[in-house]
Amino acid sequence: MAETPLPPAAERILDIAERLAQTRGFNGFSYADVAQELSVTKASLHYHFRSKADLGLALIVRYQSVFGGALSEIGEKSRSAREKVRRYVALYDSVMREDRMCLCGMLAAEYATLPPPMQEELRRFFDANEAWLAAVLDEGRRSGELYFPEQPEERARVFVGALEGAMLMARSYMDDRRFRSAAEYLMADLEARAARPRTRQKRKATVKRAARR
Amino acid sequence: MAETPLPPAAERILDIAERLAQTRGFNGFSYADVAQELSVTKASLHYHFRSKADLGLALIVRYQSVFGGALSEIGEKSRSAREKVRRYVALYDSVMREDRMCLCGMLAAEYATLPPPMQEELRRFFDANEAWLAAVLDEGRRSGELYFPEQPEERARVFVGALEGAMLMARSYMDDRRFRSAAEYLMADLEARAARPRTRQKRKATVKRAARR
DNA sequence: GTCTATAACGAGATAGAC
DNA sequence: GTCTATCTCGTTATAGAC
Repeated sequence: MAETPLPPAAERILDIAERLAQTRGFNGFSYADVAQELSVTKASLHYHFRSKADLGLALIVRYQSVFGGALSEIGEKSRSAREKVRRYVALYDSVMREDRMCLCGMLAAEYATLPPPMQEELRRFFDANEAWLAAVLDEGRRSGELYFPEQPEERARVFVGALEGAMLMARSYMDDRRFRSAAEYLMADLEARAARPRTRQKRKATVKRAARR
Repeated sequence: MAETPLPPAAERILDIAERLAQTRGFNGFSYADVAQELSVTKASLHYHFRSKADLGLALIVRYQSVFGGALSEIGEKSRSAREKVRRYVALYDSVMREDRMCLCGMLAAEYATLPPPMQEELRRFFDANEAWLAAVLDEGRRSGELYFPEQPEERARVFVGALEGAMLMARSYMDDRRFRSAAEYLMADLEARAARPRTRQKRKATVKRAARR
């Protein structure tokens, strides 16, 4: 999970670039923006990241690493599937509270304009993220804590998409209550013991091509 | 609902700009891109839209007008609230099938980088959109066709956010089945007659400041 | 209305000194 | 590693002829 550690200077660059990418999008900031905040020159940045495509790729890789670490921690510290889901949502909520969009949600919007290596890494992030959540949902359903009629993978995708969409909309109103009320709805629905009409079950399909590298 | 009609040349510019904005984002295309597709020069475009900010504003205004027209038509042709919701979702689905993102969902991602007039118009779009859906949801609940514990406005926001998020994610996989499975889940949940634990009710709050201009 | 030409600027990127 | 200086290109935008 841990990558080869980056030089501190590179980390500081990524910190700033990450925030800018999360608030303005990858196409919404420039080397000049990062350089100014760091009080260095653009040329210095190119020493650490030869191209903006390299910088962008490093952003996703690090984000995935940190996010994955947080998921592992949730797995260790939680004593129930419900708790895992709640902590998972809290992860997104903490991003919202910093007035940021999920990095990968933002990049998903810009997908068509991203360099192909970033596109691939982005899908890997979503695949890993949804796989983790699907496993939690499956576990929760087996233990009787969670209820849903779909395949865990399908429900996980819907869940992640809804969270990302709620973040997206909340940011236009600078109102993160919009995010939280959506999050509460999603969790309540998952925790509700209730008969529901069968959602049309896709027998297999799905998991199109879980990026396994 | 209908705006003063634009010259045909302006409409053609908007057609192309709209598709580019929906697929690449507002910051992801240039006058040069539009000019090339239309086989005219960039200078010609500036005759019709003095600045890119003007073009962007016109995009939202027209989108809202067309979308609003479609909602009116749904209102007239549908014989039940369920049918209205289904047609409403079909509206989004038709966008997906063209491999586009909802224009306003895309712009929401870029919100922080948009000229203020576009930001305002964007919120007006979402407000109108959610108000229409909330009214349909309310009607459906009164008639016993739909079931949900939240305020209609709140559920409408969650619903729209989830649709936008599903579109966002589906586009990274170029797989619009992802969108449809999310849409089916959302509708099924709305149509499910089921006891559910009370979601914490925001007494009033909400409707922060319905952009009324 | 559309063109040519160009201005004015900012973007990503490189060379080479320190 | 960071700097100065420079390059090249793409961007929005304008002036003025046709």
